[in-house]
Amino acid sequence: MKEQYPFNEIERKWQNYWSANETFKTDTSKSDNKYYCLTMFPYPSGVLHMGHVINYTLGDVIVRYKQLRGFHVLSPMGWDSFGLPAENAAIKTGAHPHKLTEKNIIRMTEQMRRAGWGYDWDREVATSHEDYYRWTQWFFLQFFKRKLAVKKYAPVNWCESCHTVLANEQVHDGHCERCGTSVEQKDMSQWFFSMSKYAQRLLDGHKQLKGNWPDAVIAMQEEWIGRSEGARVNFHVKETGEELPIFTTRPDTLFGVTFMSLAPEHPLIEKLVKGTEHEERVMKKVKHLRQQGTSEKDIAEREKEGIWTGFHVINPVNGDIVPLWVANFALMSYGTGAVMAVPAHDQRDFEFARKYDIPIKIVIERPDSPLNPESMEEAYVDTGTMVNSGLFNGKNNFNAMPDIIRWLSDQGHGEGTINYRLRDWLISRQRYWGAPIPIIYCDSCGIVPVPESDLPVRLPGDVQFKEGGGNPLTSHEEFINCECPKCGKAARRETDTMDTFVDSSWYFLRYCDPSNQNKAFDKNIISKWMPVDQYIGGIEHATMHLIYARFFTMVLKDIGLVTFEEPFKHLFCQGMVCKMAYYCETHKWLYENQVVDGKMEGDVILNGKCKECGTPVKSEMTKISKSKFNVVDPDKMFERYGADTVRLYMLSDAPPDRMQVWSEAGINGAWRMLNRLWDTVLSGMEKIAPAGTPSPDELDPVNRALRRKAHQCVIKATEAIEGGFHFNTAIARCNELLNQLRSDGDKAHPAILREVLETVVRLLAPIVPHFSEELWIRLGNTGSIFAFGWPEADINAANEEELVIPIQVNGKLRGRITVAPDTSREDLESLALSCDQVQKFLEGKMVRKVIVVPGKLVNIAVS
RNA sequence: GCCUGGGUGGCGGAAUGGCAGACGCAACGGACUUAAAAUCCGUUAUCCGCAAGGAUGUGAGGGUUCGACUCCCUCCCCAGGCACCA
Repeated sequence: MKEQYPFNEIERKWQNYWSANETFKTDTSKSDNKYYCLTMFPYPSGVLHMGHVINYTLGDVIVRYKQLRGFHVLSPMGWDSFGLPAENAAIKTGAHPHKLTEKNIIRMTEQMRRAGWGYDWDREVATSHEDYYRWTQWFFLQFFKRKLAVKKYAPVNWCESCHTVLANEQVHDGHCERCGTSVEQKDMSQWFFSMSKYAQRLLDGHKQLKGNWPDAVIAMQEEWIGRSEGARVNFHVKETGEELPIFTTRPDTLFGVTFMSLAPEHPLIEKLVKGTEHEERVMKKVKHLRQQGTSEKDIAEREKEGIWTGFHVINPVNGDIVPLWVANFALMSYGTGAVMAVPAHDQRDFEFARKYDIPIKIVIERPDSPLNPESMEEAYVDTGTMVNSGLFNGKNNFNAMPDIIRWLSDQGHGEGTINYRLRDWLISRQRYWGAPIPIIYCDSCGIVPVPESDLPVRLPGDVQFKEGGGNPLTSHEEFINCECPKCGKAARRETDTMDTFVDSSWYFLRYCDPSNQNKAFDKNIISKWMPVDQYIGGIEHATMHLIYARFFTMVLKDIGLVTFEEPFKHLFCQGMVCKMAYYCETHKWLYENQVVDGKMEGDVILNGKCKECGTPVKSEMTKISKSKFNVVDPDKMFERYGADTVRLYMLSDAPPDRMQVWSEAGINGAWRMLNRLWDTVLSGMEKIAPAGTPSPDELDPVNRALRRKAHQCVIKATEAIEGGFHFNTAIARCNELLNQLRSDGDKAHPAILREVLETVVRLLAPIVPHFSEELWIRLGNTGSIFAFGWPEADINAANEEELVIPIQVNGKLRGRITVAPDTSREDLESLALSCDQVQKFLEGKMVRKVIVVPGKLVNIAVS
């Protein structure tokens, strides 16, 4: 029996070595050739999942690769340790969130060590620690000072039974994730960061991110920011004279307005109808419209619905008097909450007009066949000639747009404007386990910021968590009661804490200067080490964390705390880890242990059918999740195969930005590769030349070919890594080299044997570091393999001695010729034409053209 | 509906204008073994053929080119994101 390589012993040994030698400790006072590699820090849930494994493996491989390339690498790790799960667990078990969090951090640190990921642990930060959140609070005060942190009324998702607001992610189909209660919209006074002011800058910043960030992330952010150009036009209520501005992207259709729609939440509605004959009728309907669900499903299936307010508006461009409606498709959160309606040229308005029998007026004429308001079945939204539009008649609507906007503003009816969908960032949370917002409310002085010298505002430890889930700070008298910093009178402290995305909007800065007691960070260190050279994380953060962190950094730049405004130079998003899951109609998702990998056979599945009920079992390749019973426990994998095998498998099958498919058979392949290499080195040891022996100049063809392959392998593997972290093809090149060595092994020259094996081991070192360190030593070298740098290819050794040139006739492969690499164009042509295999395809044909691509191929065009 | 990816053997994928299917998995055959596992060697896109060889083949259809998985146009399907955004 072949011996398996002793991964347990080896991995422990080298982890201790790296730790003892401070391999990943970074001196930030030196910044020449710096490389800051950052992976998104985790929430300390207590266990690593496969998503962490792919994320941090990728980061670690890049860190080690860059170290080998001679960079001075910063590789920190920390904890996004405030958040709901710990608080929810506290409510259930009574344990304090702090204790629970610290326990989880210890457990996960141990798991990370076991995976072989190298971090500078001296830089560890945890957002729930006082020495971190005091600076989160300090930043809040800086925002407040510049009116970028403001308190205002806003509708929020409120769960009555939990007595708290919920983040959007916690609302599923309009119901509270935890208790199932229907979530209501409630106006509450909340703290916001004025992010919408930065909408254009966030968009502009994309210019320097293009090509360095995944296109998908930039596209998602652009969509999220949602810039649209148009005009703001002032309508007036005919009966009251009140001004009613609207936003439109189609000022060219202004002359076709036949009604106006208000969002059901629009404050004007109540104001207008109050005390009139319309009040009861309108408000009843409005109440109904306001209660309509906001889930995606509700919106998609909802029919257009509304009611006439009893009032009219005057169209400023032509004096038309049109009815003012309330419509369920108008949104209070976008534009002004009021929409001009042009049924002839907008599909939503068209459907609404048809339903309520509102007139349709054509103002853009279709080029080929004229439109008929009575018979048209959908709105005409394309380009055409303007009609019924006063002085713009006869013009092309799209071309006339700038003129129309100019005219509107000359006439005082409105102006050109840009609207963004991006909203201000609601940072208030009615939760305990977060950074307290450093604000005091005084009856005489109003809203007063906590003086910077009083920071941090500490979370009290002695809190009682309520069954209902409410914020225990609201009943903690000692916390709430304080003195007003301005007048000294009794005052009350803000009990809301900050959204945890605030904590994670600056952690990458703190890593550069983690133990600074006087400042959040030293500007000099930051200006040398930031921006992050490579950021790695999941794409699910595209419109949350990655926008927040960019916004935060822009504000810090405006304040003068940093010198750049884009924090992450390059972004890489790894694919999610998927695994086959099995499903039967009656028994739902089937537990994975009952399934033999890939075969749908086992305790509950037989011949593709459920053993219990005989129903055919369906399978689905899907994201690893507990609910589908297809989870993989990283700890078990480390135990069975060792960290290196898991690391190798994660990178060997697909490029890391694609979905990763987990299969037991696949990891076995990685395991075999390492064992094969281990065996090749150990069994060849008595033959291998001593360390440091150079390869001789005079070699037989087999050894020249081996050496050539080794040097080509270095070139190709390096290209694969540099060109987008394609470790899968780099690994494939190593396999090819290893395969060639194993088939020619007995003929290998002792020095070539060493050169080839060392090449493979060195190329694999970032991916399987423990394994490579060990083999490097066993090969007779001294010191860490990472001290020897990345292998360099010898171009002369890599060059082919002869080339096999394919010969095509009319683009079809018909033969091959073997030639010297420097064979001339003319020689290639005549060799190709006289080649035996090709001759029969040329018989009776006329050669029209011969295309010669030196070093590549010859194509003969005949007819 | 819009935006972003993607569609290549039984499977993961490779090749971004020049030999399609590298590398790996699975499968099959063989060696070793009392046997199994492990390991090692070999075969493996499809079709025709004993073979030599030939034909077909990268979601579908068209185009550009000496030559297209690759570039252009039209369409279909899958994944993710956004979505009554005026």
